[in-house]
Amino acid sequence: MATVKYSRQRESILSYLRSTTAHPTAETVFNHVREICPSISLGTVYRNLKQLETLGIIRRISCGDGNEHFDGTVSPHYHLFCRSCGSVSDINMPLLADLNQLASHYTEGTIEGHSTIFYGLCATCVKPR
Amino acid sequence: MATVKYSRQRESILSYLRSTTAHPTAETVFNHVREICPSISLGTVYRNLKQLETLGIIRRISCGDGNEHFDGTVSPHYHLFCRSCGSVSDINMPLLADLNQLASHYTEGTIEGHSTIFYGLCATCVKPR
DNA sequence: CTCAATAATAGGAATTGTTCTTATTATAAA
DNA sequence: TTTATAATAAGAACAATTCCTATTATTGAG
Repeated sequence: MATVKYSRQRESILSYLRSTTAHPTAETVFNHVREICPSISLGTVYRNLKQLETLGIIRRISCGDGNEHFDGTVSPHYHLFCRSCGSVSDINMPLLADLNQLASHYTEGTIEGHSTIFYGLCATCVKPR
Repeated sequence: MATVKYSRQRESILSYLRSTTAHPTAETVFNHVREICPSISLGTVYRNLKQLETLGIIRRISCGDGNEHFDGTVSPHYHLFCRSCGSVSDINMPLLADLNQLASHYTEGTIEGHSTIFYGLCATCVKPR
């Protein structure tokens, strides 16, 4: 049931996401993938982003500014959301000791993962102009 | 400039947020505050939620399901987002040592704060029915 | 190879969450 | 009081996302 069939559009989306560390929005993905697949529609981008996320192939980053960002890297790492320019950048910091396990001691629910986002100014915005 | 004037509507919104640990959405806030202010409009709820957030009186929680949740508690603490029922609950776990400071060693940007959300099943959804 | 089943698409309509606009009302300070 | 202006209700406008439908592409079987 529901076998996944190949599509050039999905491959382009994934390939673009894996080629950048900019954590683009759906709109940005659309604009880039358009250059390879000129006839792609925005609906196709949204559908595939959702599917790839569900399959665990990409990650969604919600930073509270009303824009969803996407990440082609699924291994856990940290992000910095810049309150000035709205960018999302990686922070290459070692992962903390198992937060999930620690948290599980403090709830009767089940912990399956977590996400940490830092807020502040990115390297570009913090520099004097 | 821009002095803040009292309004019964804002007070009701804040009072409701502080009375619950359910981390309601704007829509839910609207439905509850309606019982005290029957003529309140959804726009007023959104405007005040945004203002209270800007003033640092409440917090916004973005968990990636397309629904913004609000928290009348502003002191740092952890949340669990339930993938089954979509609820946001508190996890009363001691705060980790200063993550902000640690992260600042790994970026040229400025860290002002962070947010950690756990994902999994809440206590209610994990129990056998 | 050819064909049948069906997943995926493009394009646009529809939906949803949120913000904006405007005339009116409430607050607060002189 | 009076006056300046912040806040409101109501609904229009907007933007991000999902849904709909007829068509196209992929894939596995024969």
